[in-house]
Amino acid sequence: MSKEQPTPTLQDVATAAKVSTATVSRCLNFPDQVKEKTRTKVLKAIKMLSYSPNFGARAMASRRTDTIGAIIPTMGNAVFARGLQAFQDELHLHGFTMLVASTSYREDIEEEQIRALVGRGADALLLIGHARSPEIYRFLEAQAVPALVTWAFDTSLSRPSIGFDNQKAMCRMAKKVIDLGHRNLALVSAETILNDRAKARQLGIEDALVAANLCAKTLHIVKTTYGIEEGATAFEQVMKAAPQTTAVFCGNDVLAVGALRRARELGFKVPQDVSIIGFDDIELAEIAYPALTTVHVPHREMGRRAGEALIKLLNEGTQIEAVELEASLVFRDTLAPARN
Amino acid sequence: MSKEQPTPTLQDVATAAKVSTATVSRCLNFPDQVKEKTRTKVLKAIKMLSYSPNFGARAMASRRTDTIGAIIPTMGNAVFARGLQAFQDELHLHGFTMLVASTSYREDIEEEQIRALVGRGADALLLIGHARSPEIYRFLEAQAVPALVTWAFDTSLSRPSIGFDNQKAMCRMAKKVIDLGHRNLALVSAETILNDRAKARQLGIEDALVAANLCAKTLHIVKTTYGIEEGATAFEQVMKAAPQTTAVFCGNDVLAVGALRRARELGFKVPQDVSIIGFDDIELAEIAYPALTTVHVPHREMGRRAGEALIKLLNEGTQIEAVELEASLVFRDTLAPARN
DNA sequence: TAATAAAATGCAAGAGCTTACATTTCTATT
DNA sequence: AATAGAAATGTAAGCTCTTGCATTTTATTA
Repeated sequence: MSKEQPTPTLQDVATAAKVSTATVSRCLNFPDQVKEKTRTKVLKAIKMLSYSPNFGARAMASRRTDTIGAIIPTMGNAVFARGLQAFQDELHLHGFTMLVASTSYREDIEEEQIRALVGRGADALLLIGHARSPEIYRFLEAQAVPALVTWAFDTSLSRPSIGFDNQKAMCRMAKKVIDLGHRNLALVSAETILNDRAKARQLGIEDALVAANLCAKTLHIVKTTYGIEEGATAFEQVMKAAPQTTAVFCGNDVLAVGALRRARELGFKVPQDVSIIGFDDIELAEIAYPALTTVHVPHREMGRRAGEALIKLLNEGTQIEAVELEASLVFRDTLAPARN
Repeated sequence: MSKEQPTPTLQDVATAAKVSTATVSRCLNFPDQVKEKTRTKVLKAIKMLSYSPNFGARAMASRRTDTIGAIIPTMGNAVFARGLQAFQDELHLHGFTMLVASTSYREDIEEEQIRALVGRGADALLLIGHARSPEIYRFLEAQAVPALVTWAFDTSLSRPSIGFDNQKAMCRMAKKVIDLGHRNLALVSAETILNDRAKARQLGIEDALVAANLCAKTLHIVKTTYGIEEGATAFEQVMKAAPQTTAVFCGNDVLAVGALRRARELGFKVPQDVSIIGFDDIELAEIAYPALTTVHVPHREMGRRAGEALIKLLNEGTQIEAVELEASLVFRDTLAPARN
């Protein structure tokens, strides 16, 4: 009632319940190792003091945190938000906690976040894509923090991944587009230097071009950052620089939706005049008008499986096995045979 | 090269650099308190060992974490994702870190998350809406963790909030709708027991009804959980139970987009046959076809201001001042005068 | 060059928890 | 009622940092 009391500690609880700190600790962590009567007493003290264990102290003493960190490019894109939700659900099921951080697609921020999460005691990390500096991989190794890559699948790397093959998926889509008579293709993409997924998607289209005996160089590429408005602007650039274009691929649905809107604003009929193809298959794709043809990314499945694998690794030491998931093609209304 | 080496500690760095742990610590926290030469030496040792400070230990020793927790209902809704992004940006600017947790609109999970974040050392918390048990507020008080409420504004509560008046905003929109001749209104809402924002929005419509000398009871309400599909189903229920309805308000844009889709599927012309009104003004609203009339929530501004206020409180002890922001009405294509 | 002030560094005491091991208290058995 | 063994509890060391205070080094001035 009198002196400014700081936040209650384990010791305070122990004193209040007239037991040792060890008992209180056990009460919290191994409830059935303590007698019913004692437990009640302790629980009452905890409630009375509004006590909450200090995570840092616990982590330090027990040398594990049951926490897994996830680092995604942005929460602004539903595809990551959803994947993460599935990941989180899986973790929660097994008593693990997820810590999220986002990077805005910036390598320096990603590195900072990886360090932050590791410092915070993440037992493992979920990463998107493979592309990052060797130094940071070395860091993770030194800290003995296992990392799992999703949103990509590449057996040529030693690092295990649970995801899909961006290149293959995009290639399949591009083949369909070419089959529909399109010869003048364009791609609105994110910068590919640090984004291996964007890069792979571009390569996928080029593969299809080559497979159809067309020149990969004919693919007109415009680079931009992700965003609806950015997609719109990029579309306009494409049509200005290469007016003969009949099909515009977009690095993701957000860009595609922007492109779609600008197309309409500029008087293009979609898909009669120009086809637009997205990637991800988020809600936006279905809601857009006309509904967007896109590549469906199995985000929930990826999130769930990633969670599963990481927990198994942490709990039982089972090495992570790479898993390739299928990215399916979703044909809706923005793709049609090439005009003329 | 021989023995299994655990993750490096401050001590290891100190040994490697042949200085005391105190110096290493200062090197990290107050670089200009240590001589250039020493610093270089230490930094090299840090890099060599891939050392990363243990956050828990640091927090415990220094008694502050420069971390702020944010608890939102879901990451699945862009309106929260965006608000959070702005909040995060503001924090980052001042060297603070954000920890996020989501509750799926469940009170028990929210409580769990609040305890988790506090345990993890959050110096302060960002909360959505006021409605939660007094016990949890007591807990926050006992732990001396300040909490700021956003997404709501209510001066009748002692707790400060930075947000907008959901009731007033929805009332303004409802008045417009009534002015357009609509008399048979319906509302597709989330459960209002633990969601004060949903409740306020409902009250707003009822206020408008009363102000127009209509009976508040005429508002046909269907409750559901948030989701596009749920919105669609709810719309169908509304039109089945109250076919004379000419305007359907939705608790948020996600529901509204679902309602819109089902309306079209059922052969209703929007807005000729029935008007549909959303809330939030997320991307989806603009992309939807027809574009959705909705209430614009100043999510970025809220996030930014909330971050600002919390940092000021933490850094300078400045008490948080309640701020009422404006939620504007966005008239697009799903609202028209009532038929007949 | 000696004396003094200022800057740099080191020492060691915590911060709040877990857990191996020691001790006490029960239960069951004879 | 005495005693072995199991169950419950207590003791205290240790997890990795920060920081007040003590000590050493460096710079400055006479």
